Amino acid sequence: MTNAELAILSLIAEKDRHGYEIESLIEERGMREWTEIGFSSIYYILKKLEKKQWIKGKVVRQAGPGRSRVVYHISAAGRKALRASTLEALSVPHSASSPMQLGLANLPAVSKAEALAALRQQSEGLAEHRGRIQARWESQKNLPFFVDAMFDLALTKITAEFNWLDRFIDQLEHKYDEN
Amino acid sequence: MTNAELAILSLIAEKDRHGYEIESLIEERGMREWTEIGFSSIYYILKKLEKKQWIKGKVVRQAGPGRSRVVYHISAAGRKALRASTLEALSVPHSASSPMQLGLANLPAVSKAEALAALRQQSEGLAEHRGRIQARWESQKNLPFFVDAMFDLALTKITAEFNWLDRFIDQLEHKYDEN
DNA sequence: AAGATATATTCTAGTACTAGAATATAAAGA
DNA sequence: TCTTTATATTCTAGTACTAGAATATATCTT
Repeated sequence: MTNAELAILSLIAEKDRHGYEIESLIEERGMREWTEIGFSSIYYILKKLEKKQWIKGKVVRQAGPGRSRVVYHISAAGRKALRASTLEALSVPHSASSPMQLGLANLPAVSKAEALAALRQQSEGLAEHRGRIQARWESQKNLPFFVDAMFDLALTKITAEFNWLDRFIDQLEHKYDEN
Repeated sequence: MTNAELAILSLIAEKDRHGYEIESLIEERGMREWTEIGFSSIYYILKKLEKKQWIKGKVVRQAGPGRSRVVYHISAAGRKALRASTLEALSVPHSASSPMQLGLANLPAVSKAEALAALRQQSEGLAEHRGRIQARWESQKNLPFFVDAMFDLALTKITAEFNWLDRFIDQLEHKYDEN
């Protein structure tokens, strides 16, 4: 199962949901901070999950304007897949390197001044991202411990990267032997 | 430009190269530690780069057995794209979350014992990965400072994750209120 | 009754790979 | 000469999205 599939399946495991609801939920919970599921992908993924028989859709009419919804319910097989996929996600390391590392590998392609400007932008962006995560964490109270853990891990990682970067920028500034 | 394209373009920027050579180089330099370019993708990406006119292929015969090679040379436009893409990689933050974070979000789907076993596996895998990177770093001498930086950043990030994880495993062990 | 609005889903035409098998070609060995 | 080996590239048939436009349908407004 891919990350996107797992993310959506887990939302349906909480309770029955339809596509549009999932989109709003992803937005509302700020899940785009961790995943990158586009709006247009949600229905595509729902169809994939249904084809695998992990969820089952049912057309439902409700009060108010608008067309009918397709509400999805997780199956027993779906729960089993969710368990298996969660264990895999927890156990298999997958530290992908960031594009920044690739940029570092190509540092000679740009001038020192350009590199410094770019890295300072990176640093600011990182700080902003950290701020957004922090704010979202603080705006919610009494979260289950594993949700706290997620936030804490995210902040730990981003802080490590931020601190490293600021040290590197400093070093680079004091180098006089580059182009 | 995608990461895979940038990685391959940068190898051709160093010097003219052909597909098979790029594959061996990626293997030899342990680049699979940072990127995930499959063998079958290299020729595909070379074709894409050539279509964009960033590189130009030339059929070359050489002494010894085997068929002719297509040796690629970077163009002026290619160098320009490499510069631009490097600056982007350096300046745009892109801290994607690991699958482990998604697993954490779904912790209730598995039992405490299962979660602990999975997380211990993650921890071991992380340690191994760190060991591989460390070994590769130490096996090379007098690297340019920016390559040292890459290694250092990689180790910093993986160490932060590893330390966080060990703390979390400890905490989880002492919880008695879960299933 | 006709059009506007809100809600929700589908369609079209892509991009970016990717596994694995097949193929091509030159030289060396039997 | 015929097969094997080494070297290098191409082909087939996928998977996994994704942007953005189009469409569908129920209710509300005028």
